Amino acid sequence: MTGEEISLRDSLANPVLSRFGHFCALDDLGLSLLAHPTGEVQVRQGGALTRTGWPRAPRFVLSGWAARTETLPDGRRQILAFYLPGDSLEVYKRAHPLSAGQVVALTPMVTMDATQVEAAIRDGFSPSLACGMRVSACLVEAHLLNQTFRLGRLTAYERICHLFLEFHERLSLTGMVSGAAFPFPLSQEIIGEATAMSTVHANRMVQELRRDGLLDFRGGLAILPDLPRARQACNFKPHDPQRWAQAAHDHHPELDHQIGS
Amino acid sequence: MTGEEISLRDSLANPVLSRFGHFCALDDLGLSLLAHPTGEVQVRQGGALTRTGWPRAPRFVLSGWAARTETLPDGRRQILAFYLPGDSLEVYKRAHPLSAGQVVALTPMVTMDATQVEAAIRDGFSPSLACGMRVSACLVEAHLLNQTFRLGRLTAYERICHLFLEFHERLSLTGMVSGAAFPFPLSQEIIGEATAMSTVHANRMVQELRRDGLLDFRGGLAILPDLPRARQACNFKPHDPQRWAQAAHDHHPELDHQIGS
DNA sequence: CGGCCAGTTGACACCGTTCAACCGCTGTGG
DNA sequence: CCACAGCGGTTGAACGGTGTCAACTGGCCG
Repeated sequence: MTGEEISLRDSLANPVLSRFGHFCALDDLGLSLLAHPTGEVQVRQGGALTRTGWPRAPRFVLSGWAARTETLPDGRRQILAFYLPGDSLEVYKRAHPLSAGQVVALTPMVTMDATQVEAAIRDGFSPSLACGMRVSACLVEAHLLNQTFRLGRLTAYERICHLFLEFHERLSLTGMVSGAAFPFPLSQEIIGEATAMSTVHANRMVQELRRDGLLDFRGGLAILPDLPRARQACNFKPHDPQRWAQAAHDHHPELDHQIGS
Repeated sequence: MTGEEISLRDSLANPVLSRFGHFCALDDLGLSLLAHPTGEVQVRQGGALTRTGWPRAPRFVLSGWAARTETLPDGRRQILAFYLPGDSLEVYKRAHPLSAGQVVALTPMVTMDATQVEAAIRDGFSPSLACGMRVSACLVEAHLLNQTFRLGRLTAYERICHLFLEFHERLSLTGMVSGAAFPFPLSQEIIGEATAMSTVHANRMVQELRRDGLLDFRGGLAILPDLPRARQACNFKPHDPQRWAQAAHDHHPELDHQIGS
């Protein structure tokens, strides 16, 4: 069985494999580690994926959505970041910030163990995994900054539009987007907690976006009928991971065989 | 000359050395690389520290303040993150996100080259530098999440208070805090761009904080007269890097000699 | 049938923006 | 020495985006 066959067969079912395929050309070790998930664990909706002050083993998300949340004593809750299929948790981050909230499952989830992947990167056994992980980390940081930008300088209308464009971009990497549509399992209340507005106002903005033909979601499915117009409406700048990887290689090829912070 | 003598003598003048000293016990190589800055470069106020799409060499900030900013076509500008003395720029992040804005100097700055530090970590020559860099990266991420939390779920009053407590915490690592006071070279306009409010409103909130005896700043100096009360007023959770480093070591000692993403 | 949850709508209050004017200091040039 | 410009900070008034509260709808499921 060739690597390509593995990739073609499993990529639809394995978001991690699909995601890394966008970041690097996987070598045999990388391919076999990602294509055959081990240590699969199911997490029920509302369950915690981290314990504060108690580092867990590194994992990849195979299915389901999670969020890093911070809650105030008076009940205010903010979603700081989302974890979608294909994303990593705690990989090389096990001295994690105690105050950065906790990660909770927003839907039922399945995760896989990433201990061997982390070890293969650390010990230099898979340069391609290392390269992919580095690009992945940059993309994660870009999406963290996206969230800050949204909350800081976009209107409520723009924030929701921008957030859904980010979902679209991230799910595209996992092969979960077909045309303008992708599975979307979250409620408007969650949208409100992520975009820092009340549920009522989130609802009004969603309706407005529907009226403008930029966004629709219902029944677990989201649709972005006009990506270019949506991007323009909220100043969304799409990312191109392949171009990053290439640029990084052109300027600093010595990093290709290493993993960095 | 012993390592301790170097540390004592230079830590006041060298924020990088002081910062790493809080994260790990530096070995000789680490100590000598940090204590004797090379490739110092001055940047004038308003100058750029990154060029979009063109990765630069890794650097540490020796003096001055910078910010990562994102600007919209209509002129709205948001500060996404601050870079203070002791912070690193582009270390292991050279496949950097193209859309994450640009880093500009808010004051005149001096930076030092970090190429050798990065190389020493990559090649495994300085376990303590690697450990320190990993803790540092976690703290950077924590402060990114801090900013998201501020913009999302705090009131204008709380946002400013929270931001100054973060400044205090970060500058404490560099030995630039004396008692309740630390040097603060930014205008209220910059505060507004960081906390997502108009200059006028930033001014009103600062006055209110002054009246409440929580914060004062003028003439390039900021004072937080009552840290505990300020922390309570905005739900600020202080970080303890030493405890992180210890916790990470306790649970995953195998990481101590490596650098991770 | 009845309860529950997500979504929807309307009325009203309030936080924060906007615009405009003014203050006080500093540096500069006549 | 004074005039003046420029910048950061301060103040007031009016506007508007968003939160809050409350009620209601419709679908799903026991």
